[in-house]
Amino acid sequence: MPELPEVETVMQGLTPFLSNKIIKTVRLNRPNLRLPFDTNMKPWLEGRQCVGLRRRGKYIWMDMDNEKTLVIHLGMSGSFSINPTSKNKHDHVEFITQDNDHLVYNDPRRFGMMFFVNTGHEHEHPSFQSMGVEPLGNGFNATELRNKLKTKNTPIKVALLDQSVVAGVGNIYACEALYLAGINPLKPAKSISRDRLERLTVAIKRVLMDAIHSGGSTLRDHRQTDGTMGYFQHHFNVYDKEGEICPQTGGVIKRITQSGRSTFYCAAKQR
DNA sequence: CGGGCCACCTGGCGGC
DNA sequence: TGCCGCCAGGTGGCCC
Repeated sequence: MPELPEVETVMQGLTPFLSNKIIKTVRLNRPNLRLPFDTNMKPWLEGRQCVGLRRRGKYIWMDMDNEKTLVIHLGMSGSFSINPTSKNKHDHVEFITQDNDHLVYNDPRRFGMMFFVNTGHEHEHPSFQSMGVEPLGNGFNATELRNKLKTKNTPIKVALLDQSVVAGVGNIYACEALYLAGINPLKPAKSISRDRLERLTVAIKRVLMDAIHSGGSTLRDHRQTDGTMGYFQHHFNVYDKEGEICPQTGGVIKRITQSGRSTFYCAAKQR
């Protein structure tokens, strides 16, 4: 699930439990997720203080006081629970803090990742060196997007999933933003007018912000119940709505496949 | 380099 | 009830 808004929500949820806290113990319940854990993972974290959390695209950066930054990616099915009351299948990593809080990473499909970069050198890592701008930052606007798309023949929906175009947009929010902007997902990226790219940047910012706000409230609710973060319900206009009626046009929401991924859209609204 | 395809994994769901 | 195929919010390697 986790796209930018979910990752942001998870980071915000972890921050009060990790920021400026010493990590007492790290438990690794298996040798790897998608990648093997660094052989220094425990020594680089245990007994060290976390000095803060950051987010870049769909990645969480956990800065330690030893110039090491633990990079966390949730993959498709990763989530964190805070002080869960029971052990669960696929609990792969556990951080125990000075306050005895247990932060448990669960990931059934194990597409997630945890690896280290040297703090201050994050951008040298292959995962980040070609990553596009943050869509909620100042650098994201129609001019920037146009520069990234002006040579791309690929459909705009596929281009939005390219993390070097813009960081953190995934399958749900690409569909939702194109719906809001009224752009057909099949349209070649470079053929989209300046005005429509302007609308698209506004739509991307809006769907991401709305989801973060919605996730924030859900996170507070969840913390009162099972402490799980990383999955929250949100209202979508088109995603997973194949066959339903578009409230704006009365048209039927279609599902197509692009680059092996489902795209949902209203052909009447999105031209 | 750009773009398409596939693998990586487990689990849920619908059809038979 | 059980089996089977298909699908899932991501990334990256390999191919042309």
